Amino acid sequence: MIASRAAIDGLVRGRSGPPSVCALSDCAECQIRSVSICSDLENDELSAFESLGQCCTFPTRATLFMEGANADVVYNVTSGLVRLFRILPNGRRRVIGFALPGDFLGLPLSEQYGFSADAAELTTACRFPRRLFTDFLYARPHLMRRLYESTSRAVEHSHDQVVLVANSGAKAKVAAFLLQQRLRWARVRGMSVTVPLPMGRQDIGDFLGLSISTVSRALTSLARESLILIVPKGVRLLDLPRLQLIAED
Amino acid sequence: MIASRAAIDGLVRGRSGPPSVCALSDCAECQIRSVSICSDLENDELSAFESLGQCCTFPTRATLFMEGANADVVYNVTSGLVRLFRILPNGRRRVIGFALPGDFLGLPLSEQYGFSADAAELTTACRFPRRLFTDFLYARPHLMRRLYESTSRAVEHSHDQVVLVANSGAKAKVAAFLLQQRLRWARVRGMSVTVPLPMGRQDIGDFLGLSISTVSRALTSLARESLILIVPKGVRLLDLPRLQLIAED
DNA sequence: CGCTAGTTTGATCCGGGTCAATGCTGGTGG
DNA sequence: CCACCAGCATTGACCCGGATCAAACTAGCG
Repeated sequence: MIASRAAIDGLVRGRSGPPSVCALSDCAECQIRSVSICSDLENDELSAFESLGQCCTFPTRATLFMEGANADVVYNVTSGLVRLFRILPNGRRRVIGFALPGDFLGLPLSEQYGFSADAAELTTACRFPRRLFTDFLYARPHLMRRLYESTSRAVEHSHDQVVLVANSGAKAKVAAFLLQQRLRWARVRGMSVTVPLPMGRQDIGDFLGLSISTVSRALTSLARESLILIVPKGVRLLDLPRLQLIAED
Repeated sequence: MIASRAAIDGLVRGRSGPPSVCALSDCAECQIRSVSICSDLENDELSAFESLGQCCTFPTRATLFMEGANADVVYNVTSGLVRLFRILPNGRRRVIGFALPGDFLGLPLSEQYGFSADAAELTTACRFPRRLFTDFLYARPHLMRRLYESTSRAVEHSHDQVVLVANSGAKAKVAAFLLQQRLRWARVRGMSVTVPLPMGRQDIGDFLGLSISTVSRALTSLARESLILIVPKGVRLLDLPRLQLIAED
């Protein structure tokens, strides 16, 4: 296999030391629990579950797992942002999606990871040995069902992204992306017109199938028309209806 | 909502009369059972399961279900080909994927369908009332697990398609599409260099995010280089390694 | 203050969309 | 049995959007 520029970059820069790990505690206090799979745990189950996992902190660019590697752990993101991506044979990177706090990471039944994941900013996540996690799950059908729901949502997200990526214009893609992100963050931070964009422009480009310059141009274009306001690490949506129209082009 | 040309076409032409329905029988003889979710049914379960469903035959362009409609049935495709698509607000059609024999259709936990589905050619499928189906499932964890696997596969297919659609060149997309289809049909008909393409060029275009003319050009281009041979309703792959190279561009 | 990583902007070029004409095939009826 | 037609596929001519390359700009940060 050819070690491409992008892949090497990823590896080298990803080597930000191991994540710091500590025992999982205070699930009961967890801010994100209400939107995550753990919300379906009974109180007595919660402590058993707690003992299975660890809390990990990942600095920016630290790798959670790599595509093709043995899938021995699964994650539940609690804060920050995780990039999901694949490195194509030609060395290009394709961002499959972004995992937000509350999102579950890793398909418990696959033996290998189907994509890579790394932290786009300082990120914390609960880590579980996959085997323990699935055993715990199988014994509790209501959890199985919850996980299934989460996977179903993943399918729908993928469909959304397919529609996004194949969308006609660059401005349409970017507008649709902003609106989509707004809805996704609403689950975590509540509905707001200020959309966090912790990832870089390059990530957005790789996600939308656009070059970095085109993403930038589209954003400034939207800003010039007063549809959005570009703020550090985010965007404020000033005119939702017109953005919607542009996104639906 | 604006009734676009494409949407009207779809609706009008979809009105090919109701599908013919008959009782489900002879699941034990079913050719496709080995690659479908039913393969995990015990013999005594099989007959109970059989009584839940009906066998439906859909002529070309007949609708299985429409996006947004109440999801009261799920399907298991047994022969033919089903197009999965969404109609965008601007009236364009986006093909999300194709369901082959053995594929399961409809997320049992969603109350509404997230996309539309119609027959790309004469198609048969087992139809189950969603409620009965899920009840049956919940009582049998091993089936739940099987369904989960099938959904996981759907996620991976979606990822593949995202990569496909965002791929650089038109020839690369088409080549990758052909190779992908080959692998998917292998589950049904066994490995072969002859890939069935029962869908029309327009469908392929809407799937890959290409115009119909570009699809045609890419195919003839590949054919001129003797990488493929275009046959009625399909393609014969003559040079897999070089196709792979082109696909990985 | 200068260094670096990230972002914005500009100039140029080419792939693929669009529109329109032509070709092919299978079905129907005289 | 052939003429005709409708639906789909192919091919051609033209043009525009976005990729690419390169340069200028900005923001952290030692």
